[in-house]
Amino acid sequence: MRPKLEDVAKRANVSKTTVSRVLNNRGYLSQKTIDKVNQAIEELNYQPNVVARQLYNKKTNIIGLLFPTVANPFFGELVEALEKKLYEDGYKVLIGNSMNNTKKESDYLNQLLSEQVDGLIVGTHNQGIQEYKYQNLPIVAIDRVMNEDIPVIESDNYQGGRFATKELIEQGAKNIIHTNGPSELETPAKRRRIAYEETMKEHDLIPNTITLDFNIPYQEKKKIFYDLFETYPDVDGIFASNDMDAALILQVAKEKRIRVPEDLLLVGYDGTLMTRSILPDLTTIIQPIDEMAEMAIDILMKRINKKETEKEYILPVKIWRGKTSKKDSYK
Amino acid sequence: MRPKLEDVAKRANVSKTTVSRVLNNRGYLSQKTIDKVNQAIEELNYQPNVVARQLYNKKTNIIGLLFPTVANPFFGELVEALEKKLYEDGYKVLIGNSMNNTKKESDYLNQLLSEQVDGLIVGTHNQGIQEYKYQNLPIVAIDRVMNEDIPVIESDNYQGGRFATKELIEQGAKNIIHTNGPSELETPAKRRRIAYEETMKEHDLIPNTITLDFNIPYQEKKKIFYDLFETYPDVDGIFASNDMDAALILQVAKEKRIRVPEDLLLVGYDGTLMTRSILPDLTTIIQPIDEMAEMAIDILMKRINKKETEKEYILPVKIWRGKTSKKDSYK
DNA sequence: TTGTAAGCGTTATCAT
DNA sequence: ATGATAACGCTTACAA
Repeated sequence: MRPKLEDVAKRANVSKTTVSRVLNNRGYLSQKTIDKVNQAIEELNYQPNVVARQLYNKKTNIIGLLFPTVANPFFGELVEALEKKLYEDGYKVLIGNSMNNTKKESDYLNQLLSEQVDGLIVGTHNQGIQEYKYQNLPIVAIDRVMNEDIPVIESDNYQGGRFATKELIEQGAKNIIHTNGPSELETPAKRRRIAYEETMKEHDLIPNTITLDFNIPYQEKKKIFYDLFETYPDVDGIFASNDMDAALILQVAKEKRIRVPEDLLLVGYDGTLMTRSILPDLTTIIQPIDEMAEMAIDILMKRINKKETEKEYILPVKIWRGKTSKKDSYK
Repeated sequence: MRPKLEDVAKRANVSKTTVSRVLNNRGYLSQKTIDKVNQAIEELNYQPNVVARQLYNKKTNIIGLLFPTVANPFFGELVEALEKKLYEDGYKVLIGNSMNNTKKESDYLNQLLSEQVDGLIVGTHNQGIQEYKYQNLPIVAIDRVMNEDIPVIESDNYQGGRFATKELIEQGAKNIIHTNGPSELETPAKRRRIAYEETMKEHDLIPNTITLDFNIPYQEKKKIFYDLFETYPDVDGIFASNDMDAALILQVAKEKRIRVPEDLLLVGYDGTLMTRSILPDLTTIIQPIDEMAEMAIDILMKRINKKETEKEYILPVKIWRGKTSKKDSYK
């Protein structure tokens, strides 16, 4: 049996109150008592029961993170950054991955996470759960519009879309295709599409956005890109919605003997450390993951402390110029 | 204020006990009471307080996961798999990333995770924490020898090392270098090195293992690989300790105009879905991430239920043959 | 400076 | 079939 406060108290010949005081450095205590108690704690190898404290304090010091999957490097790096900063603030992290699974998402939101965490950071994609019964739980969203009351942290998707499209146009592409997520979804990432389409029109080019569902299996997606080159043989530029897709396109192009960047210019999106180090040649838009994490926590803390917050926080993106967007890179 | 059991009881004109019974489907209840209580629950939008339950039951239904970083795809995919299966078993997941930070690791182990979780799955690399005060907490380790009492789940590192080395030798490499982690560390991954060295000797080749610390920053590591090619200009094969390193070597080779696979054969390690889809040409050893996750949870549950377990569970690996190990792939 | 007792929100035992 | 009460392990008013 694990020792409890009472065991320590008995051993040190004091009351539970006194032990609690020593533990929490509260009130007046004689040095003698402090030593006595500490010794008993030592001897019994006592550790306070966190759950009992949580119950009394009505605070768990846990933040819930709800994201599609940490297996994707963007979310992996984001979660990593969030966990790191939260740890520094004295919080632990309870994590749920809800990819492919609407039931799981609502499960986490409504049942599991609520009332077990002091706050929630959400970045899931699924539809159909607009009306969370989130009660009084402080929530912030990352790159996801959930609700009027929930602040959104996002990178500048519009700017990112412009950067990407302009890069392709400036390097000489004309028949540029853009892949994007399902258009019904209420997500800031849709602004990339708007930026793309506006930029195309400004240059008298015809936008062509292709909608791809998340969660399409690898092989199926590969087939889609194969077909894409059949359907649009003239395509000479692609602005992919993320780096994984871009990598796949790169692969398909290779297999089809389409040369990049000579015949096809390519720009990805996300720019994680991971893809930048594995695929440094891929031009991509870098989302400021660390800053987004920091901001999300900042705003969440404000919410927890009942302070005022804005509805939306937009952080600047950067472009990473690799070789997939430079026609003259091998000249 | 959030409603509690008592509020529901009052509203339904019953006792707390009865409400609790309805909630947990226990004992005899008249349908009338059940309906009455459920209605009150509905009306108040009541949700049980998880922490109070945890205190009473002495069970949190949370499993702690302690890994270096989910930003690395291997751990990202592993954590993803663990979370998925644990969720199916009714557990949530508390996660700690301890990369670069021994203090954080021991913090998580000793303070945060103990008594707040029902069990722990550990896969951290740091040294110096052999003597965890893990009390009675059920623990299993993944790819890490922690202690006599703690079962280890691992993939067949020896076999993996043999696969990789043999592949390089069979394809004609003679001066093969192997990179590995710090040799002081007590980790099953060291068996890759042993397998490599034994296999080399069996073929009358001279093994050359280069030790690399984890946590070396990207640029520095790149420099190390640059220097490696200067120091060993004759190298014609590399067995890298992981795919990230392999990708970096690929990059350095490209910059130095060393052709892969013509001048240099390369085999990585880990074979995550991520790297296999981004870099399908890289030959690598696939660790069975899903099976490892499943086994780890299996064994952990046995520990939680005080059942007997073995000390070590070794799962088979596979080789993924890309183009970086095939001299004739472009013939 | 230290101790007593009530309370955090549940569940289970033992009555009735 | 339902209810009163103690218990889970801790913290803090309030008392001494």
